[in-house]
Amino acid sequence: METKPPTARALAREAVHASILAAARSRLTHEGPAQLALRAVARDVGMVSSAVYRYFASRDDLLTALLVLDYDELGAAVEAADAALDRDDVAGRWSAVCRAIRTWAVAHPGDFALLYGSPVPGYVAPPSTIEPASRTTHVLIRVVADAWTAGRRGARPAPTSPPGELQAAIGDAVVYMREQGIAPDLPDELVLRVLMAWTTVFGVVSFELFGHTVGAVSDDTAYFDHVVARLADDLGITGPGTTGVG
Amino acid sequence: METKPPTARALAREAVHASILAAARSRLTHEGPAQLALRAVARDVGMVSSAVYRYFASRDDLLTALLVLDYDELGAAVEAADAALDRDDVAGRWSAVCRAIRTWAVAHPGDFALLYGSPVPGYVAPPSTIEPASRTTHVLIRVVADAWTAGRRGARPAPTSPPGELQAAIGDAVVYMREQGIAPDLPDELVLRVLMAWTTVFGVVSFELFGHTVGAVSDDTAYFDHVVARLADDLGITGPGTTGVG
DNA sequence: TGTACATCAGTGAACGCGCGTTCACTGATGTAC
DNA sequence: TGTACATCAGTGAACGCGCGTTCACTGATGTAC
Repeated sequence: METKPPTARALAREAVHASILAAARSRLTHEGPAQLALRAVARDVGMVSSAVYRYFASRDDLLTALLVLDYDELGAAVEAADAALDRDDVAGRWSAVCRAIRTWAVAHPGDFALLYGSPVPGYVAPPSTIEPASRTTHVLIRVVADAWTAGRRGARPAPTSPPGELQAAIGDAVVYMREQGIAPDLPDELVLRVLMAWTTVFGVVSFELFGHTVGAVSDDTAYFDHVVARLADDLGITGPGTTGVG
Repeated sequence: METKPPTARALAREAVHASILAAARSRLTHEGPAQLALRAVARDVGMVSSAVYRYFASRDDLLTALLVLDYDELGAAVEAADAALDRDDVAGRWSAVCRAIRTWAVAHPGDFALLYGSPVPGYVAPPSTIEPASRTTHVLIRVVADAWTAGRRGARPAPTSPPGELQAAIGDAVVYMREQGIAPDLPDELVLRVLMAWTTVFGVVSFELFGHTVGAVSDDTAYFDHVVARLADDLGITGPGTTGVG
């Protein structure tokens, strides 16, 4: 009984904090992050605008909280999609993870635009957003690394560059992965391909949500799935795991 | 001598029109399209805000003019990059065209964000922007189609789907290409791959300009070139043309 | 070439609006004795 | 359990700001005769 129960005040504070964020998020659906007005959010919650300052020091602080919340929500959805499948089923995991990204984005277009659209002019995301932002990427890398470790490289990707040549381009990623202990021995060529695939997945979702696929893509869901399958090919991720007992 | 010389008024009008657009563009570098203020633009040009209404009926009209201007400028840059090379050198054309996209984007980040970033809330681009927007895509398709026509398919892309299966996903693109007479006989698999590559190219540029490659990519130019080379591979575009006389 | 009228680019004041942030205040909740 | 004081969530007025758009006006430019 060392943990004191939270006071009514503390509970209320947490509830209001959450409802401010919720109101801000729902505004994001119809207006961009740069237009997000603290006064309007306060109005939605039913407070006077100055009361919001008891919870967020400034409009920028509110934006940062939204950024962290959204990155974490997306990251959690992606991690859950990955965790639901057998570790050996790398192909299944790959498509589940990619689909989770798109599903979240389609369900939360405003939040997606906040995370992956044009940066908010004059706002600089603080370092505290970096960790939540990397959760999704970690999952993508891990799936590819597992596929590679399991020996399912397939014919591709054949190294197109001589060893070491990619270091100048993607050295930061290699260093980061080694530091974090994520697939430290993944070949450079595959690291490059993961970065490409990561970009393509978010690129396809951006194009869909930002209206660039009108007139070209007739079924966004089907198109996305085809793209994900091609990416799996390019990454050397082959059919469902049949590795037996090992 | 049927063509009358333009009057001083007409000349002045054109000059002012252009300088308003130029001022608006330069503002885009430091603020988003949604923040773009007609009054601020007028101030930059040295006019009173109401004078701008002699040139643009509203703020939205100014945005539309910017959109068309930028799409056309990017399209022209890409077309020029393509036209500078021998038709047979499909690999050279591919990388030149992709580089032209990135070069323009890096030189005009604000304009790139206008075209390919989050949509401006409440603004709907009118149909007059569609044609300029498609110029860049046309060039990409044409290069791939030329590579295919020249018989440089390489081993890839092997059709991953049975014939016709992609129709549901990318039927609109196929119909559009047939209507426009752009490579009407390009296999569906290759059409899908062109759409993917298009998305990846713009995705890589977006990630670079919007700050998502920090900590992963150490040299954006080198990384971009590697990506473009992989895309050429995936599209079956092989080395410089050696087709001889034919 | 000269005059009378029409066109139209640019002015300046005004409209009603919403914004972020501050500040002194009130009243309810929490804490120490 | 009861009282005295401290904390702190929320209020409401105020600040100074910039925005898009309208409107009656002026004076220069263009046109018809």
